[in-house]
Amino acid sequence: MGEVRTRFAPSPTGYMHIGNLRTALYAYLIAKSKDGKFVLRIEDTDQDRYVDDAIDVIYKTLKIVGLEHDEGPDIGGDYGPYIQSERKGIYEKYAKELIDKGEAYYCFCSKERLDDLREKNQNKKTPFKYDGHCRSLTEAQVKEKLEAGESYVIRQKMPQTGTTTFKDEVFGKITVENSSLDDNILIKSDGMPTYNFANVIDDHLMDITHVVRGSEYLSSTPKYNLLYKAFGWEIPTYIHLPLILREDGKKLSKREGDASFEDLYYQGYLKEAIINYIALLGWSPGTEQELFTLEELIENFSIRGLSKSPAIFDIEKLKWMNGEYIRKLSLDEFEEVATPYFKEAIKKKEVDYSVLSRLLHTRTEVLSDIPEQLDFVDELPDYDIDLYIHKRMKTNPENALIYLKEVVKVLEGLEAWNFDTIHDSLMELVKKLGAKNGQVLWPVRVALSGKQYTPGGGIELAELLGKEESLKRIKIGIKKLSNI
RNA sequence: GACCCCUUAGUCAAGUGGUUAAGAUACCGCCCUUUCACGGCGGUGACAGGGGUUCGAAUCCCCUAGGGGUCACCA
Repeated sequence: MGEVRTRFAPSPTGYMHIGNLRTALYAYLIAKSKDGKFVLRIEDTDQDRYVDDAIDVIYKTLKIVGLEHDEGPDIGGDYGPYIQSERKGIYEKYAKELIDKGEAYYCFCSKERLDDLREKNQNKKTPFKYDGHCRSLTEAQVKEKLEAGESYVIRQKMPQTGTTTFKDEVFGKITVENSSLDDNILIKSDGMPTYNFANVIDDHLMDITHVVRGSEYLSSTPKYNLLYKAFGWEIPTYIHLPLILREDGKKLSKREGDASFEDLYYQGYLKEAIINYIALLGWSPGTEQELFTLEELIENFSIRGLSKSPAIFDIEKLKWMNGEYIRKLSLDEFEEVATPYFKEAIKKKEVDYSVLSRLLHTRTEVLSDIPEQLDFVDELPDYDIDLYIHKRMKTNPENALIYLKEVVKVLEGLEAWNFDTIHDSLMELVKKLGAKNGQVLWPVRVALSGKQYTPGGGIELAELLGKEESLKRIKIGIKKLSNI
């Protein structure tokens, strides 16, 4: 067998949902795992749905995640053009060839007649199927209508008996009755091909060896197979992917507000985590490894690991995986990706971002939950003194008051203000008072943050807030506790 | 509705006739510990149901149920 060639063929709708991205990923992996080529083709034959900039979204997304194509509209290649609207003439030629072979025919039925037909079918509760009205037009009749300038489409002529069988690498052999197949439109009245036609022509012309797409195309694949056969072309290897469903078991959709790659990315999910997670939705390496770089995915990918049943997109697991990727970052790398969120969270105060990074590194699953964790920094929130009660720490408002007063004395005397000096002085105090660590440090933490949970404890927060602010907050705590 | 496909814990999943039915996540507990998180250890939890075939079935066959996909001059 020659070189493996796969393609990702999105239609430019301005939105790359997770299912699309995963299809691109698998197509890429299948090609790359066999040293093949990955082609990008834009399927823009629906002029009504054309969206400006949509193609850029596709380029951008593929670039961000590192699925670089070997051929495509932006970089060219030997099989161009790679935009279907620029290939219009090609489809026409092949459609005519099919007509000559008796595998397709002109249809002059008006939209009105078709709508009428559809309505009748609906009343009878039978599925719509073209009635073959124009199938038996004689050559002379066709010629006459053509010359009269009547608008037409070209339809595929389906066999009316027998069955069609095709083999899919994931789903196995699938057989359908030919009589259930509709005479699909190949060329629309505006001269553009439908997807049904264009994908077959282009996949063949571009030497695509493995057709990778979502399983929603499984039921129309017999028609494509018939097309290949009509042309006498070699049938590609079909690889239909199980769908990705959302939590309620429905298909992911933009209209329902389901997350796209972009949404996730801008919410603070790392691209590596997104790719890694979706790679595992519908595919298993067969080992216990779960964390994969793109390189490792290429090395480990095999069609055999693809599953047939749809997978539900579980944001919780993505979160966990994102946390794993964040923890794998160095402190510097973490600071770099987290800085925009630090800026968002802290406006008034000057704080050391490297200290923030140290505190938040293991406490961040998704970057966007950073601000909430830091909401006490700019301003001490108002809090209830019940926060000073902690059973396990053996603290209560009474002893907290005593300890905080001691803490103030110690901290006021500190010259250098850093983690070590604060730590050592407070620990010394703990020892002197004969208290437990928590008895002193819990009240400090509460006084500094006014919160039940914080990234880091009393010492870390004191370091973060600085001497002046820390003492100010502890004194506020003392005041609160004195008022009871 | 018709046709096609799918069905192992809440979720992702391993499993290809003989396993105590992996692992991950989520959840719960314990340890570590100045809260939380991280880390470590442990636990609850699954072969949709019913018939076959077989010495033996999560694995093969049939039926039922549930879910999904498709039925456009959209892709």
